[in-house]
Amino acid sequence: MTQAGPIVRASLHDELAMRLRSMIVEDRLKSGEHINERDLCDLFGVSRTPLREAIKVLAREGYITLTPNRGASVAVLTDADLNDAFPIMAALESLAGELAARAASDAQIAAILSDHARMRTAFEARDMSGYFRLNEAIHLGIASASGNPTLEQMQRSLDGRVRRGRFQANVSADRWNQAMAEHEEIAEALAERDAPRLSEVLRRHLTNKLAALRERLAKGAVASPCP
Amino acid sequence: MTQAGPIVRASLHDELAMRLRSMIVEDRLKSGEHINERDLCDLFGVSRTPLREAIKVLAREGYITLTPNRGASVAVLTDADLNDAFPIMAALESLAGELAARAASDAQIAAILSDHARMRTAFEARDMSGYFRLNEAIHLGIASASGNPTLEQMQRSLDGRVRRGRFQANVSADRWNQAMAEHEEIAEALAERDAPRLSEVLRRHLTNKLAALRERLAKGAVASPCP
DNA sequence: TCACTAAATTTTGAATTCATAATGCAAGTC
DNA sequence: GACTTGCATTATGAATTCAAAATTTAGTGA
Repeated sequence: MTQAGPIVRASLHDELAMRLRSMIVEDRLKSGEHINERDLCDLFGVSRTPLREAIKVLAREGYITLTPNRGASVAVLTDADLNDAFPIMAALESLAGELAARAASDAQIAAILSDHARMRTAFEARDMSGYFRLNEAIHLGIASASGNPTLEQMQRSLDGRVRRGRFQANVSADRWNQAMAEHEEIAEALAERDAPRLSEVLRRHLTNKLAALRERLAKGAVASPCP
Repeated sequence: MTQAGPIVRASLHDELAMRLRSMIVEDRLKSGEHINERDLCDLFGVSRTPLREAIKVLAREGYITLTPNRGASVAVLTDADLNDAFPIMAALESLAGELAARAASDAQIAAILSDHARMRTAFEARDMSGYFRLNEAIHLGIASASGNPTLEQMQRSLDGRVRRGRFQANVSADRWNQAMAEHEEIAEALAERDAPRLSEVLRRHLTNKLAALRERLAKGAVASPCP
């Protein structure tokens, strides 16, 4: 949870960027909302200089939109943005899976499989928030196990931009079942270090996730992720 | 060519970021070189505030490394960075090709094919700098024709980070021939809007490019791209 | 001559100040 | 009553100032 208070860190702009990022992802700063610099400065107890540096960084990351002489506002995530992001995420995760199947340490694989087992338990208990948490851990774990920090960072960055207001996502039972089945395949392929299969199933998983999300968006739901 | 002088633009930090990016890519700011803020301010005739904002952005993009209380330096491109970047670029370009084959307008395809024809002429004339310029235009054209601005932006960003000191790259005649042959395939697949094939050949093209670059780096060459 | 210490200088990090563009409001006009 | 027009207020963009950290330099002694 993001909390306002005095900041202790090497560089203020870095800490501020992190906090603003969290506030946007957690929807504490609403989509489209105008960002008043002075207010945020008061909130964090810093001057405008490091805050503005952080804002520039977040603008570059796509979280914030800058309008000359009118300042900053939280970037609005359009359907087009989502449609653009998902094929990229599918490509990146597919690549991460291929690399991870070859490069991951046994310990990394064990950790991911352990998360997978716990996620299955959460699934069986219909514990959606637990499921989401472990789901994210698995995907990030694969990214990390790819041994490619640039890839991991890009994946994280895209993921952060897309996942806003994730908390109470409603998902169809069908899609949830399908997602869990896909994750079983993912775990299998990873356990066997089957690179082509892991790559393929991750791409399919992400593609199906997008399809499910598209369907929900068409029904007028707020943007929030699917399993 | 980058030139220091009075700046005309909406926001200084944006213009400064662009100029610094160019200076790094063109190797006017050398890899690893420490960045003295005051010197650059004098060069551009601006104060440190917008310059520092630009530096933060470029740090986020990977062009610059920040060290707390020691300021900024041009990021050093390691072999590991290159090895990390290329599979990602291959995945992204492959995706861009797949999307472009379906989404590109006829005019966009015609423009790319025209660049391709001119590139073949440059190849036959052994005009390497002309070849490079058109090669880049083709790859960026495909990215743009994908109709996915996020993808295009990510591709550009990675590309910019990797391509430093590109000017006089020495390439083996064999590799150059191979690259040109691959580009013929690319042009064919694009002309036929054959998405799977374009996707495949672009991935192969990028992979071969990395292999050629690896070989040259192993021989102790400075980092510079291959066709 | 070299190693070490301490002052002076430089440089970075952040706050403050200043200038300018945008917004809101009220008076005036049609 | 709705629409301008000009002024006051507010917010942003950028320069300047101040403080702290790092680097350099000068000096001291072995």
